[in-house]
Amino acid sequence: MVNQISDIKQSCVRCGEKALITDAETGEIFCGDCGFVLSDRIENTGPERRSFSNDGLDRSRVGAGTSITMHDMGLSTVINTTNTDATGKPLSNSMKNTLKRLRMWDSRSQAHSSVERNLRQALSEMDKIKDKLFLSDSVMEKAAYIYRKAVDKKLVKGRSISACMASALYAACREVGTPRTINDIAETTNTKRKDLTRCYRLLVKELDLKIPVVNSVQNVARIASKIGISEKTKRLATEILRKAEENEISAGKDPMGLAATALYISCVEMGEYCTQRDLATAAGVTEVTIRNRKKGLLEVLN
DNA sequence: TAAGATAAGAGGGACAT
DNA sequence: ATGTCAGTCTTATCTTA
Repeated sequence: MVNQISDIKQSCVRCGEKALITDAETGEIFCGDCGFVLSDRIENTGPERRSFSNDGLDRSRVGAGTSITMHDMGLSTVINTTNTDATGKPLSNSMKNTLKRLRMWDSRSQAHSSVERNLRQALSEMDKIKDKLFLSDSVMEKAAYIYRKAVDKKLVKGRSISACMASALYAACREVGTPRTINDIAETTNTKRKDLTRCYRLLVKELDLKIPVVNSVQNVARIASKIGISEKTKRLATEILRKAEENEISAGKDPMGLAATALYISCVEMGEYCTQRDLATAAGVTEVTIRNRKKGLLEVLN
């Protein structure tokens, strides 16, 4: 899941090394040398499925590939709209009428049942979010799978499509280990956090999803890269979190808050200048939360 | 200006009724 | 099904260094 990029044109902004690494699972590019996260965006590294060459190896012959992220799995068929026969001669009037009706039924059968309409809308909405949140294909596939299961179980009926879609997305992120918070998703999908969490809980319960506990260590890298914190300080923060987990004070706490606090403590320890406010905004929590966590963390450390 | 303290309020889980 | 409780996080405001 972690791949070295060999032919990357970029080098690390911080240390200049060319040892960039992609994590396809979390959708991040980071420096293998100093750990600096260059971007949590990942380009589509899969094979280009279109080809403009004229040799016999034209890959476009295979089409776009099937995917559950498309409402018809990418296997749509369309009846040509030109009213000519195979030799190019115009059709008779009665044949034109027959084809017109066929086209109508063809398109109805594909996307006009309520379930398909719902899927079509949700999946196209999901695709827009993908770009905004820089999500990887594996997250999208998983999200689409979860959403389909939700539709099958009739969980979407009576709830807003975007809220269900957003929670499927969030669940997929959690399953895959891509660090995105509920707030990230709520903002980009224009859903209220409240609706999203409610829907998410429902999905987890009804679909029996096994969601791993969030690892605060992952969040350290994310926050640190946002405000530019040194690798040494990051390591110390990770160490602090490990101790916190040993002492079981991390249970039930907001992992983002914990990560931010660990970073804050390390910054103070290492003499690196960083205010609580900076960290709080980067982590999406409040300064008060950082202070509250700090009490607990400091107790463990001494 | 940054950090600490305090209070009020929201939302949800656990548990009892 | 409904209510209560402890615990968490947020927002807002005030004080301290």
